Amino acid sequence: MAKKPTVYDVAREADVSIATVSRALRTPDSVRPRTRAAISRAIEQLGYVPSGSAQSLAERRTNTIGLFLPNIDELEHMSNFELESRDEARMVIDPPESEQQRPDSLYFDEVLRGCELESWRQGLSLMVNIGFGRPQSDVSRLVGTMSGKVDGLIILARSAPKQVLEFLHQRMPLVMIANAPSEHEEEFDVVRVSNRKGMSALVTHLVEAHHVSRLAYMAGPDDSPDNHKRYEGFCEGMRKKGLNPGAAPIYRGQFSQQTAYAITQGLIEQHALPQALVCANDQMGLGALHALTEAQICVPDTVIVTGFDGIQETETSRPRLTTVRQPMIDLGRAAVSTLVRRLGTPDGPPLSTELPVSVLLRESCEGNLAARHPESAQQ
Amino acid sequence: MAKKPTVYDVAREADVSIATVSRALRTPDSVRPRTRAAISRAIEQLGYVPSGSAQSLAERRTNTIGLFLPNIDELEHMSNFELESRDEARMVIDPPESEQQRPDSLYFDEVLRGCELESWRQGLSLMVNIGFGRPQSDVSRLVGTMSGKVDGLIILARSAPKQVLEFLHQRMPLVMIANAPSEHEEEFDVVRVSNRKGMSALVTHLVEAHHVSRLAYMAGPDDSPDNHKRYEGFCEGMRKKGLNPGAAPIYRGQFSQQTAYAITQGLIEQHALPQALVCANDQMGLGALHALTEAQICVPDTVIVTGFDGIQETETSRPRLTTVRQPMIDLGRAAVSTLVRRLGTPDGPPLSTELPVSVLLRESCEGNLAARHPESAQQ
DNA sequence: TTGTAGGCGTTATCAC
DNA sequence: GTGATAACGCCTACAA
Repeated sequence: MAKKPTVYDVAREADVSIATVSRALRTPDSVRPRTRAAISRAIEQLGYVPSGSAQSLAERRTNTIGLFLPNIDELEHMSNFELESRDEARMVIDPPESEQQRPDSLYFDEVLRGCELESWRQGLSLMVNIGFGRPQSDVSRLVGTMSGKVDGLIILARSAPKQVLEFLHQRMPLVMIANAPSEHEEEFDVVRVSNRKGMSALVTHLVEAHHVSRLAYMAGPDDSPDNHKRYEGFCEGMRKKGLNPGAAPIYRGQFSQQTAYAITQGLIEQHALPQALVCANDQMGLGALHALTEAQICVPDTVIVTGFDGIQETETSRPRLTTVRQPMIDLGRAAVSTLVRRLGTPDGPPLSTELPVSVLLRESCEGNLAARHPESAQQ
Repeated sequence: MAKKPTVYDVAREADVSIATVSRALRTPDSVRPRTRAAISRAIEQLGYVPSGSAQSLAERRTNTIGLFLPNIDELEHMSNFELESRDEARMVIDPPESEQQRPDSLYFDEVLRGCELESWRQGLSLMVNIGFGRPQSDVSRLVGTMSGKVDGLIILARSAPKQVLEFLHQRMPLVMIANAPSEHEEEFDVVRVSNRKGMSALVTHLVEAHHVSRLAYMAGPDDSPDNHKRYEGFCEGMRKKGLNPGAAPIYRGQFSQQTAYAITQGLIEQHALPQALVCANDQMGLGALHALTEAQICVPDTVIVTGFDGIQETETSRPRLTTVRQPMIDLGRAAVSTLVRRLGTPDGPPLSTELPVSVLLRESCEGNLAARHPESAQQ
């Protein structure tokens, strides 16, 4: 790896001053074509690339934004890692998992892609950090590691403790991506998704198009704002159609397949199934689906099941799960847009954007779609 | 956002010189406790954070590494994005997809997490860039955007055209993450996974434990090195058990559920099913599974089906798909480790690491595992 | 133990 | 148009 050439090298090679080199790069029109050509040649020849650090220092900004993703449990219990080549494949008898795995991994991935896409379009670099399951003491290290290198931060809800957010917010612009409105609404710029409206639209559709009146809500954890908003939407949808949401039973599914599966089994045994089982997330929808399928109960003819989020598995389950898809990629893009806008006007009022969700009507509520759209019938 | 304080501000506040401030931060032991305390106080009070750019410039390194992920088609056809709040949920009748969606999205996600985890442990920042579906002209912009800001790069196979790799490689250390050995093996540092051994172990197991002799291979695209290596493993496994791999039929499944589904349907109609259908990836395994399940053909009693990769859906299919799991997180970690080592010894010979895979034996070949492991029977 | 001063590679403001 | 030259914020010999 040869030592990296600098402007000085280029200047010497092209027989001009460093100022001219810099100009040729940033404002090409302000330099005579002949000299410009000479400089280009020199750059090409030396393989010169400007030093980002020096540029950032001089420009007083890094043109880089930071993205915080939440940690996932899996990583916390990760052993130390040693570089070594082992030589065989391991054989593992792999019993059914009892634990829910990387539950919203896909979200992060899509948000990341959205952020990267938009960053790229804006000519910015993206620095990523997986938040804290890490000890609190690491906060300071984080600050040193990351916050000195970016112009602003995008933070997925729950990736960092509040105290850290506030510290960071003092130093630089900060955009939150929150599924549900947060208490920080007044404080930070926020991008979020309309959980309530999505669930409301879904429930309205169920009542309207499928004439169900006995609905049940399979809830997530009590402390989840998402769950709350979705329940609100559930109630709103029912009310809108003249039904009494108070009459609809609520089951506590903890956002996991397992609990939903167990609960649904219970309902089956007690012949207590509703006409539509509205789940607060996809995991639970899938769990319910499995229980019903195993019991040979027809979905959607006997019971309609719906989820929320739009994870990949809802596409591959049989029947495919009706769900409400969150526009994760757009969330990322919106966050970057917001941050860029904020960087332009550091002192404006908080920016808040709510993105619409898409209710995806599929077989778990509509019946055979392939038959209805023969041209797109696959599999 | 107040103007950011610098060492000078801290120095003045603590009534010392900037050199002492710097020392207090980097080599605390070399400064008297009293002064150190004063400096800490000043830092705290001013909310000082060192400028990453300035540090990098002075230290002559950024302590940042870059990660290139491959693009996914979805993003290429992405419309321009405008920040706006729309107010309703969209209702979409969502027919079965004909296109394979974000096929290996999960991999990238996990590799990313591995990279981030290890970067963090090493005190490095991670900058990510989603490679090129982008026009070739953007290469130059990429270089300006990213390569000036990092000490080295980690590149997932196929995220950038060869020409770009070579350009980048001239400027800085570069580690490839490749599933299969690549032609760059001699040139770059590489981290990869033992496709061949994994498949070989799987096939050996099938023959040994399940006494199958009529196997078939469902292949991926011809131009996929992964596919080749896996086929090699398939042959090796058969040979090892005294079977003639040449006798095993090969079907071209193109790595997609749809083609595998169609092919399997064909086999069913022609009563040409093998005893074990060994697929080159999970998507195809799942497609085959769907076709068989729909035809009421029992897996694994009548036909064994296996996949490769270990994507999430293999956990939720019924029966769950036996597969070979790639250690994606460790790939990421190994890549960072390798890069760090390389940064330490710029001129050593190419580093090459092969990580072992895990053969996950599940219901699609073993039958009822829950029955065999009652303690872990869930769902 | 602490301070002084030169350098890191750019950008940008002046003159020329 | 082009060329000196002073920032930019930090690190690190070298001196004291």
